[in-house]
Amino acid sequence: MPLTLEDIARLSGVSRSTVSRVINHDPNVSETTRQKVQEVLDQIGFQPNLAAKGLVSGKTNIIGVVIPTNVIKIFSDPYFPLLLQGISASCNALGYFVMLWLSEPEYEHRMISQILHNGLIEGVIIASVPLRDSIVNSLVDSHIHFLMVGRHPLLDVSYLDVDNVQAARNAVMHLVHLGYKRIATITGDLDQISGADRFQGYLNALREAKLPFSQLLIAEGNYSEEGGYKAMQRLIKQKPEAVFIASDMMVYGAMRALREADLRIPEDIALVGFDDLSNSAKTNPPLTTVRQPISKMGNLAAEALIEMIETDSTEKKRIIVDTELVVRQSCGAYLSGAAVN
Amino acid sequence: MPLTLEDIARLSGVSRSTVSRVINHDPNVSETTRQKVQEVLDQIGFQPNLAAKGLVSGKTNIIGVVIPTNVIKIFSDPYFPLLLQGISASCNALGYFVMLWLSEPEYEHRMISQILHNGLIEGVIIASVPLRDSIVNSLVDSHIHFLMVGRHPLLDVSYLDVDNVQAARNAVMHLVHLGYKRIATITGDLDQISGADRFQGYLNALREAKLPFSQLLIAEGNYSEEGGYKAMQRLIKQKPEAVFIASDMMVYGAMRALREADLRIPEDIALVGFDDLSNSAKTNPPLTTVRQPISKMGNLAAEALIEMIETDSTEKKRIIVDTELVVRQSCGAYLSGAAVN
DNA sequence: ATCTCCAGTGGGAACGCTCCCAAACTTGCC
DNA sequence: GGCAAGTTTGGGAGCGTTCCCACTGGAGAT
Repeated sequence: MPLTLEDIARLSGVSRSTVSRVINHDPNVSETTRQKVQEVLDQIGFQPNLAAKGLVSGKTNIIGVVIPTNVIKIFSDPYFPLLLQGISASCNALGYFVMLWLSEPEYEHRMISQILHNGLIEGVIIASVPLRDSIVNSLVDSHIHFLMVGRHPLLDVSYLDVDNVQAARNAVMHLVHLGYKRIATITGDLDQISGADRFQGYLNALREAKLPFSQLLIAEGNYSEEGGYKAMQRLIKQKPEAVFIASDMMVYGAMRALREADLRIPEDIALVGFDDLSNSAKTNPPLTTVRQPISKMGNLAAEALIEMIETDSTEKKRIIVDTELVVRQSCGAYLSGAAVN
Repeated sequence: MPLTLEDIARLSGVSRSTVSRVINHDPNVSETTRQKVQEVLDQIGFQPNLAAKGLVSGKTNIIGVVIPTNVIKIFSDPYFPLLLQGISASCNALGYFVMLWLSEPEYEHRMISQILHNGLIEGVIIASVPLRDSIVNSLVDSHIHFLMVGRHPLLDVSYLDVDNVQAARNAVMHLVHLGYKRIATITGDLDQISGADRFQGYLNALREAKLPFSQLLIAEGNYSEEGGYKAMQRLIKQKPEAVFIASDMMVYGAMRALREADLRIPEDIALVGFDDLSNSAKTNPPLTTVRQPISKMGNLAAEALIEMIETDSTEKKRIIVDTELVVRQSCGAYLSGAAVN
């Protein structure tokens, strides 16, 4: 049977109010009283009842983390676990709790309603929202604190993101500088903002390098291993010299397709990926890829949301996290001889 | 501003108590009243305040899911996301919420205290606990409802598991029946119960087949891709004919080592894995492996825990989920010619 | 017609906390 | 020594539910 404030008060010879003040670091407590109470608190390992606290003050220290359905299908991608880990770690450090929703369409409506009205959730992090998902609109309307991981091009919301356009552009320019002319891409899910942005970066680089654009060199791969595999099978017929692939997971599939077709990387086709998952240093050959610090992004997202909650700020945050092109062997940068041209 | 029971009561011309009865499906409400109230409820999309409900009744419909630290390191293994997805799906369906802890040692003590005393958590699912972890002891002492995914050999607790010993034994016997004599194993983390159990299954099969046991044919691989890679590098020198590998993730690492050593699978070394991750059908060659229905296990775990909560049962559950050996090509079962001998 | 019984309903109390106001005690100054 | 002002403490009210008990009214038995 957990103890209450009243119990602690009796044990330390003060009132319920004073105990509450000590717990909440209210400065209006004399140092001697504070120490006396804190001692009892520590010894008992007292945890205030969150339901009671939440009921009266609205402060529960609980945030919601929402990952929409369509993404669950590609949960085999370590992106989400890593993000979750980052969020969880920062929440632990800051004394917050994580309530998780892997949203499924059939429950989505009820889920939103629960998040907004159950009186327990102080803020929401929502990751990888498809462009036309209505969840975001509901969140915007509700005025609950929330933060998207991945920007939203249409709505004025707080978000944390990498500059996907620029990062993709840089990756492709790296291929350009290595002398490749016929550069293809395997895109992510284009309904996903990140997918569309990385594709845009590819286009920007082609334009910048004055390389011709061809619809035939573009294959949509929906961010899955299987999608990368199939997309590469289609691309092979077009004989590209290099391919920019919008996620490492898709690269793994693409490599599988290339192995089956007996094509060498990078001699026959050079590859650049996106994510820098831990396995990407160990592929054969090691993968040149855009590193985004996924777990760190989880940290930052949680910290930003918690700051919004605690300052009750309505100002919209825009946090851009740096990426870095990690050059390994799949792009042909270290080919003996030189680049292709 | 969310509505309260009192508001609904006013809108439907009854009392707070009656609305509460309708919401909680209390039979002592006349059909006409019930319908009248339900209509208002549906139209508003009313969500009762969980904090208030939790405070007075202790019922919050929140369960905790705990995944201990050491496991987070191998979060790149899709096992945990899949399990989580299964748990989440069943909770959604049954109207429960999931509070997630990816526990880190530094916060572990506080975390347990929070789970047990914050008054919000009705039950806990805890996955992949290391043998000597103290969390489980705390949970046992606390009398909170909880269920382990993965049995605990020392404590009398509720759990859901596959029969790792038998499944591993069957996998190894499959290799035996194909005629292999010199069968090695790459174990998982032996501090993990599943790791120890699968290793025991390997030993049982050797004994049953009257094959000699050799310490040299055993390599510990700690469940990671990298661990599998290094373990296989060590094993190669022993020239085993076949290897039973305790997780598919480790198989991927092992395959990488074999590729680098220019050894063919299964002609030079036959492999059998454990998990049947979605990529395992697409390896080269496709992997023979023990299928465990991970997501389904998440479903069942959540459902079992919720049943324990709702019936307030103190009886310990033991749920064993069936596995199945999926025979593909890595074991050599379909080698042209026949088996090795 | 009266009484009993029970299904159906309403409202008070309580859950454990925070917030606010008032009380008590200190301190400093005339 | 007395008073104002400030500091510290205590306790009542209230958050939105559930639970319990009491009340109402209609059906059925006598």
